[in-house]
Amino acid sequence: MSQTTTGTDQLMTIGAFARRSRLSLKALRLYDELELLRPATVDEWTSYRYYREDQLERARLIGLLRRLDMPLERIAQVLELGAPEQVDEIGRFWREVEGSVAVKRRLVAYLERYLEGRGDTMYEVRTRQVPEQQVLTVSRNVRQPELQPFLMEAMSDLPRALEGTRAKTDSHCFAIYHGVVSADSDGPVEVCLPFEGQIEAPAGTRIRIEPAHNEAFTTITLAQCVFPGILEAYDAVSSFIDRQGMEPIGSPREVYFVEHEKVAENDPFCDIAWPASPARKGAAVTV
Amino acid sequence: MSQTTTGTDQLMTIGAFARRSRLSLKALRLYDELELLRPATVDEWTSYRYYREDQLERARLIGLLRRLDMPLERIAQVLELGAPEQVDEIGRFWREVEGSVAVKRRLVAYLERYLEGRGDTMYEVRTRQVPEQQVLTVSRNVRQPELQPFLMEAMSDLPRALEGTRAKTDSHCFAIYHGVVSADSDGPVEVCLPFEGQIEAPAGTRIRIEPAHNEAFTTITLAQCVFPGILEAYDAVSSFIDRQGMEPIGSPREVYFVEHEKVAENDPFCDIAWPASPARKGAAVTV
DNA sequence: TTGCTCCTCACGTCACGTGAGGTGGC
DNA sequence: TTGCTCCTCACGTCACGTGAGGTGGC
Repeated sequence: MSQTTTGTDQLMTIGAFARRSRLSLKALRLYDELELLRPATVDEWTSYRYYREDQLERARLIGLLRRLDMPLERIAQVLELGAPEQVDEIGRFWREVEGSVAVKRRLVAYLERYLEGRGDTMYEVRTRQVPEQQVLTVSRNVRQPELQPFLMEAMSDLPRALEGTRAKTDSHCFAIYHGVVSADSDGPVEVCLPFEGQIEAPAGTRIRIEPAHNEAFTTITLAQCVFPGILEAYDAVSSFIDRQGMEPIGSPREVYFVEHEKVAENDPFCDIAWPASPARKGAAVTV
Repeated sequence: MSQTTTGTDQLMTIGAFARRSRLSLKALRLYDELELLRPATVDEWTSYRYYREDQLERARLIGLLRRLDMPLERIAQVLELGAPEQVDEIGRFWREVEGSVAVKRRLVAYLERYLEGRGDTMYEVRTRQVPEQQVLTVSRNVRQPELQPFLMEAMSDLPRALEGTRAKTDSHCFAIYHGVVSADSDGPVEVCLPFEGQIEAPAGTRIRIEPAHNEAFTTITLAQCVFPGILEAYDAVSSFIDRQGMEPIGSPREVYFVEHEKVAENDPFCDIAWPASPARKGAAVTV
């Protein structure tokens, strides 16, 4: 009943294992607690952790994935996969990172233009009266990634819903942003199609009256319609409203007056519009 | 004594300012506390915060910089600069980000190769006896960015320090990594030059005896010497030590046997070496 | 009076770093 | 006995999010 050990199943203390895995003691204790990497043995009396050499591979992989800033939860998922799927999953994660870096890269370029050209008026903002309209609408809570698909879907569904009914439209869709749409805020967004005639609202849609209002708007190109440049157009409209002594009312909207497919990068593509009170009269003097 | 206000110096509540600046209430309160963006006025009795319209520009710039994940402290620095210097500073920050993304990109490529080729032996590891050596050394605590300059400096200074003395060397430098060198760990690193003869240690250097030892080592090319590939070489040496039933002793080292400038990407450039006890005899059986 | 907006704590998030205070084995 | 290593809390970091519990103005 003698029992001896070979080189490979020698146990290491946490300190030795930390040096050889390039992980900190604190990290190892955390990974133990999270069941991401449990020690081979834990002494019942002293609570000392002991690791086996063959656990180094897992430990080092965790360390490398953490260098990519992959969250521990996602690392746990990766570790459950076989090698080829691990490569896929790491690739997926990395493409997400590259995507967000690409967005930021555009933002840096935008900031440079913006800071160098401060004071330039790059957008012509005007006002217009919009009469009361009957609209067929679809609302949804969407975040940034799902926004584009939702808009496409809604803008093809709404006109189709009117086909073969007594309703008719000669108008185009617009989208009202009732809440902020971003990576962590989900709107809601309401796509509206103005129409005339009396019908029942098809499933998933609503019919309502969009009241008459005054709005400030600017027309932008397809190229300007992409983040982060589009924020600049919103800011331009918003500043215009202030400078005119008007008050913003309700939520901003985008009016798509041509189809996405039929427009070149630098052609007018949509209006950024914000309802507002009429210009205040008799803005007074500060004494 | 009548006092009225024009459109532009109207005060906004925190809610209105939040919507128009695309910042959250919580963020605005934090920026107030950190003095990054103080409200124009705070009501003495209710503690209500009121903002002016001309504060929107600053608020939006903060928001855009946060989208780049620029830390608030750094944003505060940027805000103190004039527009051209702001562009420079944002550029500097962004180059740092792109740099760290580039490192991670290499790490992803490495992980793919590693996971696909698991089991391949890509490094030939052997052992050698190193006799006792008298060494002239310089130590320093350096982090990743300062490592390369320090190595270059030390490897040109040490041989120069021996010129014109009775000491002579026919050896090359090696670096001992007494601690981890990374973005947040600073070694220390000790660069050593073996020599013969008796001299006084020049200022900033030490003379000591590096004891005789056995070491496991592998030779890598200049291309393999760059992160993250170099970790793989360390791991190979470390695994070899385990599999031989040896015990690692002391700290790993890099032996630079040719000059950096004189070597092509795929030529042998240095050894990764780790002192270790001799192979254990009579590794026994598990019953 | 009812909503809505504002306020100030206080705690949670994420992946650890950094002590404090104490034990265990050579 | 002295060092060294290990242990478990507990608190700090960073930039907020998310209530709880309460007040203020229309």
